[in-house]
Amino acid sequence: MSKQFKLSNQQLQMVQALSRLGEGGAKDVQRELVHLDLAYTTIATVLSRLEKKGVLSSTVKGRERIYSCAVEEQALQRSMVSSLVSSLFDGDSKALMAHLVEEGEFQPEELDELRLLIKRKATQHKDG
Amino acid sequence: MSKQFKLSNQQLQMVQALSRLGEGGAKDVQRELVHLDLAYTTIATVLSRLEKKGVLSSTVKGRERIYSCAVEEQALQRSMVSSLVSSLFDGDSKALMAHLVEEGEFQPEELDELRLLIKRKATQHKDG
DNA sequence: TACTAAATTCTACAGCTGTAGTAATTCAAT
DNA sequence: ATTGAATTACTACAGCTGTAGAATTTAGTA
Repeated sequence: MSKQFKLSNQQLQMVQALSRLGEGGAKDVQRELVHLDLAYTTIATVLSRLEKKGVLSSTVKGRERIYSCAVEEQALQRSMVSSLVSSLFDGDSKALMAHLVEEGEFQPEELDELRLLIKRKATQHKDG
Repeated sequence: MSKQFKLSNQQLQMVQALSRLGEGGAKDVQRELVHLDLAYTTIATVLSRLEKKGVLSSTVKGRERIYSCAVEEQALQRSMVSSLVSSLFDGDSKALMAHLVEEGEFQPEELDELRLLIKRKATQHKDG
């Protein structure tokens, strides 16, 4: 299986910020995450740690180090969701789905949307 | 909102072990989690930390400290799932559902089950 | 070329986690 | 009452995280 990522909330925010930006330096990330009110150096530290982890990659451009995601957000989501499923629901994705249906506080229309989504997926299965 | 729990995998395993057991001492938990091959004292340490966090509670019975869950597994799941949803899917549970449908590798029959589940939930909505 | 402003890297520290050894307590049996 | 076995509590330590100040590098400019 591919690498398992376990990122804290904070770290995830940065990765996602970069994902939105495409790429950027610590300054850019800081601007993107003003609401977190973190010191520039805090951002820089976290970014460099994330690079060490292999989640980000970087190149130096002029005096600035430009980071970008080394893994797709999809992969990150897969990895983190699957890790939650395995630890919290004993590996049973269906149990998580059930949990969400029960606890997700969905509106009836949303439930309909979901049903449609699944139906479409099922059809896709049949087709190939 | 109620307390947010963030438990590591290991910690979660212990809580779940206790949840299965109903209650028990470190020895019992160790027996329940033999596959982890942890020292007795490791278990004891983690249990006491979990108690400090409020996830477990304990009473002394004879020479043994008996732990039990202070929060229901449901609540734990709610808390951890919602934390994942908020950090990884920007608070959108539906996005997680969609992700699962796409990536959950469900069999067609399972998809049908899920559809039924949702349908039932929707009905429930209308009724009450 | 020397200075300055920007950005990075280094260093730091406290709190949490994983892990467990050692010391202290205590129940039970002699 | 003393000892032994079981169990807990104390202590420890390394690695990760959140956070950021201090030192250093560097590009641009006067």
